[in-house]
Amino acid sequence: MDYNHRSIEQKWQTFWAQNQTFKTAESTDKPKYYVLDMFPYPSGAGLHVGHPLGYIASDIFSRYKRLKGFNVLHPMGYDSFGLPAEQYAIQTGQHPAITTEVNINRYREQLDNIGFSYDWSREVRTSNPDYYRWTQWIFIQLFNSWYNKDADKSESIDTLINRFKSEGSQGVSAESDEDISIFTAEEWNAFPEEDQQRELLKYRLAYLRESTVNWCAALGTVLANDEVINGVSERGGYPVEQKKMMQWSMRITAYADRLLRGLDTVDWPDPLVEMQRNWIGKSVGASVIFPLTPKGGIEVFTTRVDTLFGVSFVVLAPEHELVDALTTEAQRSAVASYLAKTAKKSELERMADTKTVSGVFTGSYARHPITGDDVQIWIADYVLAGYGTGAVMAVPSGDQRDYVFAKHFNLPIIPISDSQNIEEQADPTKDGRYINSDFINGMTYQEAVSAVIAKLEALKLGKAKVNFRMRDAIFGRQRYWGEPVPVYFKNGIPYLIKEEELPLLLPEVDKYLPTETGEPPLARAEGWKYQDQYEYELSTMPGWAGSSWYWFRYMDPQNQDIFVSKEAVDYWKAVDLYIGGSEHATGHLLYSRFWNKVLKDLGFHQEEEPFKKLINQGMIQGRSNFVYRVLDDEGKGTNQFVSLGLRDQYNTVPLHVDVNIVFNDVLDTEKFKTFRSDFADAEFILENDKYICGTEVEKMSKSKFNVVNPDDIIETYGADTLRLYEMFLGPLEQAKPWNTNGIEGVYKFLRKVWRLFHDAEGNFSVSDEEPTKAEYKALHKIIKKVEDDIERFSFNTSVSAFMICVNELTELKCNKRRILQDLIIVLESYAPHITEELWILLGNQAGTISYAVYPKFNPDYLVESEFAYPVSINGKMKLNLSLALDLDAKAVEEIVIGNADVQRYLDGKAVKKLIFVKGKIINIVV
RNA sequence: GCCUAGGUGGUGGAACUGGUAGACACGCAGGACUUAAAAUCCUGUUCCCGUUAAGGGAGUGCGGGUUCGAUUCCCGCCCUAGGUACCA
Repeated sequence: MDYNHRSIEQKWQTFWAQNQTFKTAESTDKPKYYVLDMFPYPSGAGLHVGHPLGYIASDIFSRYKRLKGFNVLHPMGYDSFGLPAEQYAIQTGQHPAITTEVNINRYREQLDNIGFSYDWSREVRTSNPDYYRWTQWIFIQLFNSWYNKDADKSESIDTLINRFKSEGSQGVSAESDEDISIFTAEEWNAFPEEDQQRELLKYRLAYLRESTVNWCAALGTVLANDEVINGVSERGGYPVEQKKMMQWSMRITAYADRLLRGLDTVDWPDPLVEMQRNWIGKSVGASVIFPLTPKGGIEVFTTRVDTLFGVSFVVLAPEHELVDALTTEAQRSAVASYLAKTAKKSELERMADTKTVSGVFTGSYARHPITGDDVQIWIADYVLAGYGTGAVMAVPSGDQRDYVFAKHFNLPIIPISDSQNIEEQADPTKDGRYINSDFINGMTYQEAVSAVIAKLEALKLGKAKVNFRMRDAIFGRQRYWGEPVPVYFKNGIPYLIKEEELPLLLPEVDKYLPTETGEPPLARAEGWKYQDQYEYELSTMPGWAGSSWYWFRYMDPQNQDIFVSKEAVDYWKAVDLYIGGSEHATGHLLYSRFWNKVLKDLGFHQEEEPFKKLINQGMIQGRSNFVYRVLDDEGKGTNQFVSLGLRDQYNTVPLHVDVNIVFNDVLDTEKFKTFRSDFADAEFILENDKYICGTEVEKMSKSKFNVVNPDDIIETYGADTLRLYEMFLGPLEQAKPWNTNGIEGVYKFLRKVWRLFHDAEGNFSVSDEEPTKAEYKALHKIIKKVEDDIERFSFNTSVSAFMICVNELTELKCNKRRILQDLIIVLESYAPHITEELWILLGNQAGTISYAVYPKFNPDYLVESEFAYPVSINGKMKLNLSLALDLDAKAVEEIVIGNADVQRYLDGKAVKKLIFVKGKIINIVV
């Protein structure tokens, strides 16, 4: 019988499902290993061949770990709340839950076709009430917590309340809003309940406050910073404006430092770690106050407090709160027109236009904190309201932007270092000694920083300060298809609904659009009131809420009492290997780390970091094919199409052609005639009797006719071929275009594997004879190679090694059971269906290959046979002198140390090092 | 601009700590089997010179350097991809 992937794969997928072969239990002596995929959003388009890349890699790793004796947790689920289902609902009126269900079933079918070893009994769906009940529960924990800086962790809000009751706000060191009040215990206890609640809100990790948000009118919702790309929405590309709104937020900035420190402890790709570092954006510097007359001052943040004596003016962002108060009558009209001008500029224009220098003098002066000299106060849009204090001290000699500004407006430029060169541009050097700098003249950089900070602190006009670029995360969305926030309002104060009242179910609405008055869709829910009288929160949670803790739920998916039991989380701890795309660097991966830390602080588990090791799989791009339509003299399309190589001789226009009717860039001209009705009478100008198509790498999309559905590949070649081929395509992390040019080779390989177990007539036939040394050598090479490759995630090189191995065994006509059985165990993780089939043909029990023992590598098989290369065993080098005979001893002039045998051969001379390549000595180091 | 990754045949890519560059696969060319096709197998395939050959030369983005030896390490430059951006 020939290799028939269709019957084999169908049979085993059914068997695995019926026998729950990959169901995972906690009760075992085996060490645990947790392999996680980033769960997909089930979109209407289904999976294309790019999606499974990371899933195949994680499945190979999971299966490999099982063979290595680990108890592997490898679950899958769906991130099923999200915008596309809602958009579809708006257009069609169909409930998003229905579309989502349909899409999930489609995804499941496609995933099953690939033969993954998921434990489906642990599936989670974020839009399922049994799941989002716990997302709401976690929100409650966040609302009930505050960050205690003294303990450097989050605590129950009760500890803060007790403290207020007994000692007032004195001595509390918390991550909080800026505008907290100062009060004694007596005052606190005398506060009305509502004032107490308002004050506590400034400390909670989940809090409500007025903030500037990215408002997208077209989508009718606010967006997080990472959902806005270049001033337009990531989804849909609609314009986004800044707007002040009352919003739920998450105090992620409280964890900024811990999020940063944690990055040193995880095994993640460098670019990803770097992205998160930049996103958090820690700057160490100082805050300095420039006093105003008669009272008050302008606070600025600087990373170069040592340049304080080079300050020649202060600049405020146009949105700065003091702008109005500081504008003098003489300057009022100039300032007003400048503000009007900048307000008109969109965020996008303001960022793009970094070359034009613009600004306006307020007419007012601040005092230099140390010298007391007058310092002009300017307004300019190169200062951002959202970063630092929205004001900067300008040091033109040390900062290029300040330099350009000073030159343009003819403001003084004061050199402050003896090694500065400021003829052409600012010079931020820290190397020299200070000049023109009062009491720090002659000091070095380090000395100056501490001296200036000490002086500012003594004057109470500044202090050392750490500033972060990261902002608190906006948590509310004015959408329907998300988790309801478990909050109701009484007298304008938010209160939590009780834990035992969860889940707070998403109410039914007649339409999924915002109301005419601009309220979120949930306002349409009739009679939806807490205890029939209190308004619920009408916004829902953002897309990242459900995905910020899902790895816990897989550990204990059915638990009705808690989001994850202590026993389960003590056993599985954290994710050992996480595979997914780098596009989640500053979103999901950051929020997940944040929630993980909060839940740790509150005592629900022990792990500071949720994902120990992380691998980014590269995106698979589409590879579009083009035909070239010949144009007539008037530039109109004819029915003639010219092959790629000859198109220069004609006037042509390229047209996308469906990649599914192109093979190895050769067009199937018959199928092309049926591709579009107007191509029915197409004529072709061929080269070498073929029509060659042009190619281009683009994003995979329906409109470009370059989408390849994994189901089609599986139908033709089988899931094992798809799995091997996706790995064979190149390094996992690398982005690469999909093409099927090499898939035949992989398919051929599997047929060769099949034939090793079958005789010329196609009958199953293996021998129980003792294998030869050459056969053992071929086997042990692959045992070692695959082990090494999988451990370093180099799956593509394994596939090549498999091909070499099978070619060798075919050459040797090897049909020895002892060799072949071990071979398929090694191959199992890559091609589970064919190996399972061969496993039972060898007389083993069905379903057991996944839990077989990975063969043990024995280096002797590689060494004894022919000394192909020097092999170090227990630190000693084995050499075969007969092979070293043709070395060129003339090159050796002086020999120092070396192997005794080699010494004897080389007339008693000794060498430092012999360089062998494939059995020959190619060089001697003396 | 800054940060990160990368640049190797006609193509995807290999070379894991410096050691015969181009494994493996695709494609292409030629051949075997077959009435024929499919399937399978064999041979060749970095480029240039050389009638086939023997043989020689060049070669891992460009220019230098370290080394007996560099795709690999160092310096400078060019290009590509991803991230980020008046972040004080």
